Amino acid sequence: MIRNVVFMGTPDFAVGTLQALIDSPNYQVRAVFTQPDKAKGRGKALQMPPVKEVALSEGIPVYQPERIREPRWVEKLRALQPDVIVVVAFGQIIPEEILKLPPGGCINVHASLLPRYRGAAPIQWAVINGDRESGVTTMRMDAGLDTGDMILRERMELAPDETGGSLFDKLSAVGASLLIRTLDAIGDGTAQYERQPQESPTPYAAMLTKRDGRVDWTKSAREIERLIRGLNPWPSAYTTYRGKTLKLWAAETAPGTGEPGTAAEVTKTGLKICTGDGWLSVLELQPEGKKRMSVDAFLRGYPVEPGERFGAE
RNA sequence: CGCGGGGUGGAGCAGUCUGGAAGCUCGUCGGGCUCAUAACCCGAAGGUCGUAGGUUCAAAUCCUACUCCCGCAA
Repeated sequence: MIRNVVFMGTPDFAVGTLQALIDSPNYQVRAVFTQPDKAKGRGKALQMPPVKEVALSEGIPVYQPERIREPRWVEKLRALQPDVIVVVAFGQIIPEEILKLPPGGCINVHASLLPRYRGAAPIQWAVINGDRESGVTTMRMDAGLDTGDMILRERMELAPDETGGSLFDKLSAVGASLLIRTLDAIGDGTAQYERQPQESPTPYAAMLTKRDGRVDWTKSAREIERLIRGLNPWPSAYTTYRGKTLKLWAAETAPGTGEPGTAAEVTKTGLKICTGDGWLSVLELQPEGKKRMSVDAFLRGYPVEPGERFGAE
């Protein structure tokens, strides 16, 4: 019987799962562990993780260890006597001591079809790589990184215009219901644990940084277009124009050749830029310090010359 | 007090340093031309220049406070 749950998670992706647990009559969230508040945004105001906000509004005790591995936190967890610990994008490595603590184990919700895309940013990488499908996997965590035995998986097709953000929302919702079903299965003893292959078919899905968004114009238009979608809304793909950052929010590919990074064709309503393979027709962008705008709006105030270079620094 | 850019007709921008008739590229509306067009021609409407106060004969422009938007950093 599974009833007492401790939840560990931090960003938006974890909120749906936490909420589902709270709303479920069968489970009791005894405590929430999340990352410490951090100075974020302009003016470096201290901001609490999304999961904490929800927990507080639900009156659930919140703990924010700098390092969960410290003995006092392990003791704290022991005292809470959880039947199971649910971990969703927590942001810290959980030591083996804790993994073995609850009878039901530590159950993780991962936003990919494991063993694909182990790591911190599986959603975006699936879009960037042009995958046709993705999904969510629940697993019983082991000492490795996203290598635990799989319990349930749910797959879903990617839309042609899928963005990191849109897939994020979908998988977040899928993850929430999948976790409840997983706990139900563990509780009534019907859960089946499937071992993962040792090797992942994909590179490790490393955490994204701003730097990943810089467009390499020698790549193909196809790849760049996928990068733009995958990194929308964060950290966003960007290039530079006349010395300033220019974010790219939406684009499509077009046939054509030319020196990569230069403006190929400029009309009143369209801007095509040469890449290593094909042209990239930019549809929506955002100059530094401005709001995002359609390409025709951009061209009214920023007259681009054919042949002008993007991404020159 | 983390660094920085910006708020000018419906959209995107210039003008601000060196105060002195509100401009550019579009859009909209009316008319014309064309087989046709993201085409072209003619005409028109539309702006308290973010807000409040100050300096001045005169403020979009200089000074002060406030407010909203955005980029970086974290």
